[in-house]
Amino acid sequence: MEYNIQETEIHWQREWAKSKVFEAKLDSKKPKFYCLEMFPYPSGNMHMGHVRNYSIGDSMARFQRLMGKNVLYPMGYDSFGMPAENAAKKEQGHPHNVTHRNIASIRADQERMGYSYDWNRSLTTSDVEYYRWNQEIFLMLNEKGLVERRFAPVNWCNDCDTVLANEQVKNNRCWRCGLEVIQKDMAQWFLRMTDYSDQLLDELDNIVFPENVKSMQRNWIGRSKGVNIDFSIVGSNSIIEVFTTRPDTIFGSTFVTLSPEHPLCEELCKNTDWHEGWEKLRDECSKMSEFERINMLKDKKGVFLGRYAINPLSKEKVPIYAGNFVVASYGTGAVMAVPGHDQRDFDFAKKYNLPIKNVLFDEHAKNPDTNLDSAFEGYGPMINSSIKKFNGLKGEDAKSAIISELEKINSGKGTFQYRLKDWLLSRQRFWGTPIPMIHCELCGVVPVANSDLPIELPLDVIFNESQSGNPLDNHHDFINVKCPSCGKMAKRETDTMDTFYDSSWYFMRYCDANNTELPFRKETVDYWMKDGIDLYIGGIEHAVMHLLYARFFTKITRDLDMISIDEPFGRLVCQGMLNSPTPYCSECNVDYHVDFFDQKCPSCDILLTRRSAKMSKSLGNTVSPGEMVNIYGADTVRLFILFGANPEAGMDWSDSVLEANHRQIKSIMEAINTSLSMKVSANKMDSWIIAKLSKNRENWQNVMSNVSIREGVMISHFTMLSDWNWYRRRGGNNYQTALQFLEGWLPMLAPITPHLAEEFWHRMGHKELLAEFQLPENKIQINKDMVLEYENYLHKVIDSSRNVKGLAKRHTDSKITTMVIQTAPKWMYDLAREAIVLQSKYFDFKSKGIDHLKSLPIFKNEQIRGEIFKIWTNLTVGSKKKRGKIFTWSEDDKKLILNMFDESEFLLSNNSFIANELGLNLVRVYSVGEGLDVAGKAKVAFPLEPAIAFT
RNA sequence: GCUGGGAUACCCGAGCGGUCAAAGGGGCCGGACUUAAGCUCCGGUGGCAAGGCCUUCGUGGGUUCAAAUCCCACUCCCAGCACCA
Repeated sequence: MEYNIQETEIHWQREWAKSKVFEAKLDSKKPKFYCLEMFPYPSGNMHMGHVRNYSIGDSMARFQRLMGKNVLYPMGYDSFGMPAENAAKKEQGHPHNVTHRNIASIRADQERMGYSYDWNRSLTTSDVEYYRWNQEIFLMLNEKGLVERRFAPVNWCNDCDTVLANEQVKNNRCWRCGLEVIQKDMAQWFLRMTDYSDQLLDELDNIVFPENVKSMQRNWIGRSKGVNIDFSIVGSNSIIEVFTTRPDTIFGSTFVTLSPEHPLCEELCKNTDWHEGWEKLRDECSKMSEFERINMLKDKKGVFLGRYAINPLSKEKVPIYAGNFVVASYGTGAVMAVPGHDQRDFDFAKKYNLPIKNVLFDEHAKNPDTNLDSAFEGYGPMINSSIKKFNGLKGEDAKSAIISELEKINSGKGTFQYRLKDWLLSRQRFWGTPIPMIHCELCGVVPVANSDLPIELPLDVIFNESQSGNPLDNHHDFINVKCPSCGKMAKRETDTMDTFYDSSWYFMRYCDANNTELPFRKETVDYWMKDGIDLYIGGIEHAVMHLLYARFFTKITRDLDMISIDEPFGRLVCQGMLNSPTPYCSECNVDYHVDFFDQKCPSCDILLTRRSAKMSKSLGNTVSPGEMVNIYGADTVRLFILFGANPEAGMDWSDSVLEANHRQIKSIMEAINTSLSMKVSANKMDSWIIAKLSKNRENWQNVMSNVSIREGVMISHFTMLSDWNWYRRRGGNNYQTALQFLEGWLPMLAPITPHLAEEFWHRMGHKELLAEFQLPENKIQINKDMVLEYENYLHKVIDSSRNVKGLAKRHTDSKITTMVIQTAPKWMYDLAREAIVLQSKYFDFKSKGIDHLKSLPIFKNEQIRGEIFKIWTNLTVGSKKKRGKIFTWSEDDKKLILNMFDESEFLLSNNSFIANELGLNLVRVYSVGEGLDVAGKAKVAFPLEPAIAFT
């Protein structure tokens, strides 16, 4: 029967849309499943990475619908941000138009793939219907004291003309454009994320994230336990507060180092000869970019500030230095230097000839007495303490003893330090949510009144290439506004919000997307997000950006009593890279653009080989989803993507595999087609294929529930087909059975290849859509008549026959036409049953096996006593290399033996099939001793392993 | 340097104490079909005169009657962080 891929796929996509089957409705009686993909930035067409992301999500959404879950599966667009502004400049238009054009095109691509989104809930973050809630929530956060405006050094990107949050700076470069960032002092808006550091860190232990994501977030939050210690200054009332995680080394501190930017520096050396040196160091450090500074820091540098501090425990007087390696923004910006046990301090001490004291004993040192050539940074018992009672303490004990001593004398306090900083929220860009604040000369910074929301972005702005900065700054209607507090003319804030703010709560908005009164109803979000989003799929690149912000946002909205959820994401899956062949020079270790295939390396002139590299525009090794869908259809592309690798693994694009998958789809359709034109003729294989169906389905449900999609596909699209083919080969030809089989198989095909499944579901005569079908409980009873075990056995016999046939061929010149199968004699089955029964009672064969054998009646048969011994040993204890058969037989094998399975009878009834499979004229079967012992093979016969000979 | 994840046959990939020479797919080889190629179907794909034996799951040790699987050390790959005290 005809199957026009393009027409059929589009037809069912329309039917699904018409019937609104994917529109989710809150139903507290039904278990929910919230399936979500990280929403895209609409930059034009959908690329293969998107296809992978969404195909994973769609297969799970469709699977869970089949399982009877109330599935929420929405899609929307993260559409604020720089690229739209840049595009607007190029075409002298407005980002709003660029954005909506791009959304239309990516959405069309998504629809063509047949993804089962609830389009009714679609949202666009750059539309005022969405970003108005950003502003409303912002005011609530402000009310709560979580918003702060601070003058602080911030990361600035010259290309993007804006500040960046810490999380958006990678290797000192802008995450978007890659330009090196510089430091600027500016007044900026922050969200107090550090208030939540502990929660964000501790709850990582309880959520199902991939380990690498957890580890990255832990790293990023960077909590370290330590102590702030006060060093008083000789001849001054000021105090230097240092932070250390190693209080156990306090008696080894021989100097104190401040960061050059530390405010105490100037105070300490003012009007002294030391002032000039410090100033020089400070200027040198501040002038350099962070990148240069890090490089320079390999060479430690410092200046004496002319003053001394007092170690609060040892009371020793130690010099105070400013050092370029001390980071101003971490801890207190000051450290107690312990050159004996910190490599950085060690290097510094060597350079400036400062004393090095050994106060921890290195228990593993080879020569503890020799002079140190590096610091010992491990843990060891304290020695040489000026307060003797501490000597001998080690590790955590030592640390807490020192901390409590410091706390007792009021010179220190145990504390935690974090690497995490507050979230720098403001951006000097146009295309983002306006921050609802007003600057009044009289009243200062005043929040916009709730009733004046939303503050809309003006649409009457024309962008062009010559512009720089934020067009809002010059938009009179936008900036000039009355102060809500005093009524005088004031200026509106022109900074907009980081776009990560938009994506920090969009998943809550989806739950109640069309609410015009509220961002969302609490009860609605609580229903859909109970235990978090059930499956969240996206790229690893957001491990510490989006995923951390969204967790933070969930906690603050919870504390605003807007929801009752603690963590947004129940299970997170980060899909792997999509790679594709690329020209590669092994000599230079460089990938080249696909134009260079089979050419010579431009730099070293050797012939380029090829390897897999991440699909990227710059290498030109991308594959267009649209093109592939036009050739093969969406189902084939989906099958390829989902079968190519498990969601989290990287995968390689391969045209030949894609084609092979397309053939697989055609075979499936062919199989279904022929099955629909079968006759009603019963066959012993009918119960076999139905039993197989039941078993496969059980496995399939298990693996799919666990998002092991690749394994699932293997069952639904490969095993099921080969089982069906075996059924046909074994003479199955029953229309009734075929219908029953398809009734189970088509739903299994649907999550991965929904169009093909829907089409044949329809052709089977179903009136309702497969898309809204719920798979009934699996009620098929198997194993009553052991069909599976029989077929398994037959498979094995045919396999080993093929092997032996190969052997026989080599030993004979004449053509092989006949096979003789001799099954094991009855007494062997008796022994096997005896052994199996004993084994189930945990019988000790090693010590009691032989005695037991001797007590059996069969043992009286002296003629075969030797053979009985041998078989019993094979069955029970085995040999050095092989365990006894009763331990290697599967449960199915044992079941056959216990149920008096008659091998001869079974093989005989299938002899023509066996003959056919092996290309023989005749297959003779009998039990050992009941016929001629051809080729002397009788001796190898064993239960379930008949002797096989060819003539 | 620290943290996390890896290394399985020609390639991709499953397995994570015994039923493992190791699922499945790709590729390759052979057979059937066909006038032929393609498609499709069937079979093979570590070595060896082969129902057996030998060698193999990054390298080297160890535990065990038994190791791809558990333990220890090392090497290499990938990712994140990094003079963060």
